[in-house]
Amino acid sequence: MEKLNVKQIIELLSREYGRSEWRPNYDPLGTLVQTILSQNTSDRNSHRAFASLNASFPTWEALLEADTREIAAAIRSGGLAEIKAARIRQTLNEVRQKRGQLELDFLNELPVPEAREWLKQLPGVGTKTANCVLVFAQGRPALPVDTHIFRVSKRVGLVDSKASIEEAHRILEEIVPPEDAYQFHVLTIEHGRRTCKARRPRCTECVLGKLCPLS
DNA sequence: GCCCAGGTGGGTA
DNA sequence: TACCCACATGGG
Repeated sequence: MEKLNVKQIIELLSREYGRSEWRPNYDPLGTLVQTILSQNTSDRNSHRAFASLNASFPTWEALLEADTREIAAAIRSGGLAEIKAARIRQTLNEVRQKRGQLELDFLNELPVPEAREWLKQLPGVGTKTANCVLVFAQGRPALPVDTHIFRVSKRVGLVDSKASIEEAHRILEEIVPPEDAYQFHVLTIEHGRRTCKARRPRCTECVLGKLCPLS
């Protein structure tokens, strides 16, 4: 079967779902907290938890004065509250200890690989979460591979079907042009959500058409 | 009531 | 290194 390349996939998917341009939010620390809340959690629940967290703690300093139980209570609706409360608290604490203040704007001065490794030293921050911060807050060419991207990338043959999630990160960052990282991320997740469901054996009504290996 | 949303880290072989 | 599992809530 003929394989799709990255440009073709982006073209087909953006024709179907439309392009959403990246908008800078210049808030890497807020993005980091939001991304920790989104780990293994639906968007609806994680957004609700983030709003509740902001309502309970107007500043990161205020959050650091609270204990983990109070933070967990604020993010209860997001699921995995005890785990995430500890991760958020420890992460903010480490940022303040390492940087002397609660901000991550300095990451913009580092090359992507170094910025990513710095973030991954924080508790609860893996490759996916680190890349989310870099691409969403700063527009850097980092490619977070979530469960949808992992699945779709294997199905369309961009990465080997036996690849690990870490290998998928490495391979996709190699083959997705830096300027397309954001589009590829957003569109592939949308596609994964709509069509290539985890337990659906065939990809129905797939916009990749005859080139989709599952259609 | 069950399935689905959907990363990280710790443990084991 | 590779795999397995705990973690918890809310919507359909």
